[in-house]
Amino acid sequence: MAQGTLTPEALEEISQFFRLLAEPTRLQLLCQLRQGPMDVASLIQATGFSQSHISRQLGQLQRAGLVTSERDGVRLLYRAEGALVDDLCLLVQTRLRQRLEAQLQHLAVS
Amino acid sequence: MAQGTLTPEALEEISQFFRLLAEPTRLQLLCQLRQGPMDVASLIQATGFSQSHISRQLGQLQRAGLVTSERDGVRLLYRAEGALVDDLCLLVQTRLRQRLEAQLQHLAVS
DNA sequence: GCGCTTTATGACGATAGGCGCATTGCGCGC
DNA sequence: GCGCGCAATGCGCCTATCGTCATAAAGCGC
Repeated sequence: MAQGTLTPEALEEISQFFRLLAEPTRLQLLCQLRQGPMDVASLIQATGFSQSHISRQLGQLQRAGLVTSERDGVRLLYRAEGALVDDLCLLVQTRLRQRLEAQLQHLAVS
Repeated sequence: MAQGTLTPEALEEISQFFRLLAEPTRLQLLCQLRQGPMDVASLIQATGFSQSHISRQLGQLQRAGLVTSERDGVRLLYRAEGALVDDLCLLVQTRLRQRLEAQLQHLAVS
């Protein structure tokens, strides 16, 4: 486990990172990009949000190093960087599932 | 890695979970509780926030199953549940460190 | 150069959530 | 029962962030 006490700065940074994943829009972008590089138009299409919104969210993800962009002629190709987000989502997903199963058990017993 | 595409509902739930960790106050509470059960007064002391704020945050964490409470006479003892948060924080922390080291490298080179 | 397409940014309204104050509820000792 | 201390909730303020529209910047073909 992590060391006994995290510094306030570390807490702030870690929570800031989690905040990136706390927005469905950004998480969806990351999930889409996990399946391979994509251009912005496709991402707009896939999410249904406005171009400006997508651009901002991609900007945040890029500043955090979670995605990188690369030019393909006029368009920009975005690509997910690293498997960290995958791992995190998997862990959380597993936990959510376990929790639901536990609730099921309790219902059956009661 | 997780399956190809997550449903919108799953995305919503996962991001909702991350939102719990996206607030320094809650993350701090979890980190404090990781070192052992604690009563509310100590948590208020440790964080410096108002009683009502702490109570609300603990409520959220409890509803999410991340902490449990248990009576000790008049007081309530809260305890962190499971190691998931630890694991998540460790992963993120490692990533943040790697990123900073990479930036250092780039500075040295340029 | 000019226009066209794609992306980024400025400005704005709307909403969510942090945070505290004051109050209510709740469990214990008397 | 009554009072007392701890925890939870109603209310309001305020800041941050979402999400859009409109506009500017940047890259390409002509």
